[in-house]
Amino acid sequence: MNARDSDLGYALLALLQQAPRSGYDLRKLFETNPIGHFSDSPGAIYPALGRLRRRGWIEPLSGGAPSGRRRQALRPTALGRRAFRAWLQLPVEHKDVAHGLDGLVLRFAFMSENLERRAIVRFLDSLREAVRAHLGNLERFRRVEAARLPPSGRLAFDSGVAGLRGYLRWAERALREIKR
Amino acid sequence: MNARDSDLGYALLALLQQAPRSGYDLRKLFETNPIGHFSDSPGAIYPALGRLRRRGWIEPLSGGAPSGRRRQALRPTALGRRAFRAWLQLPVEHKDVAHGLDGLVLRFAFMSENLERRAIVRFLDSLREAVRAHLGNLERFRRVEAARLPPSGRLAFDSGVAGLRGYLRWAERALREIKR
DNA sequence: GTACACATGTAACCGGTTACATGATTGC
DNA sequence: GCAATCATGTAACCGGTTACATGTGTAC
Repeated sequence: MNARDSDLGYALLALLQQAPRSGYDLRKLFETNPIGHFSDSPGAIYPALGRLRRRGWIEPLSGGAPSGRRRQALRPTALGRRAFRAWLQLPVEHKDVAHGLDGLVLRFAFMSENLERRAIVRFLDSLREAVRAHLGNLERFRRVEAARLPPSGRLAFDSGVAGLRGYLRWAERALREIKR
Repeated sequence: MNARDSDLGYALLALLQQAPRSGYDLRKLFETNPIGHFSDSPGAIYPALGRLRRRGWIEPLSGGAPSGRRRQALRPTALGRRAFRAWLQLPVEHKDVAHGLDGLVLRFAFMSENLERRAIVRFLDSLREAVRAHLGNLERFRRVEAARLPPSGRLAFDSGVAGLRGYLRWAERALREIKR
């Protein structure tokens, strides 16, 4: 078994850490909230919960095999809480930035409940540096290649650059807000 | 077989439409360019090219089965060019916006070479409307739920909102530039 | 003649999507 | 008793990831 679970797995783990919930509760959360990053389909959520259980990261709130299909609230185990904190503290890597910052923002979303301020500041600092470095790459590339791109290709490229600049501003704002 | 291929498939098709290239050429393109949206691994590219060939969307430039593993340049067929244009002209749907605009931006990137100006303007208009609608959802949600979110959760949510606002500004800029 | 870059592929695995199945509870 | 909804799951499929396999051309 892989040491690391999917983003969906960690998102579920995080939500179970906020309060015990059933698989159905989790589905409804994804269904009603407009962020839409994760699917609310049972075919995604129940297999993910199965993985977490097999890893020993979550357990049913009240033990004993349930008969039939009754609702069963789940909560993280001590092992699960450790695994979750370890995930939050993973270093920021270049590929996390290159393929879209969604995974990093997801991790950040749960930090204030689970990490001390210093660790969050460290995270945002290294995120900022990684974004700056990638922006440098993109701008170098643009100087060399922009002339070769068709108009809409260039505009599409610029939307990526603008998005990254937006994340930079956001990280700075988040830093100010966290430090308060 | 599905009527629609993956984003990777259409990206390859688009690049072959610009000029005949081999699978290796395509890999190198993905390897050197910093956008990093697609993998340069042979395990992604060659199966995707196989799909395109089985669909009859691409063909080897010079017919005749190649002996061994010699380089083989590919080009789109008439059917492939039609499929590509159809993909470019797919309507903008809400889910394309909710799950991240990457797919839409990819389509836009190839429009100026393949669509007339009116169609591009129509695309950007409907993209703008879809983003506005989704922003409305997010802002409604935020008014109701923001108080319940932990500080970093609220900040993460705001990064999504800021990103969408950025896309709105970008679409407006792109419209001005396309109309010129 | 051998090392290395060129070039194309395949196999095992993994997780999400879609669609379907099925049992339990509630309201009437 | 019966419909609707609550609640949990499974099976087939699909495409990307990782790692490996293998043949070809060139430089030395």
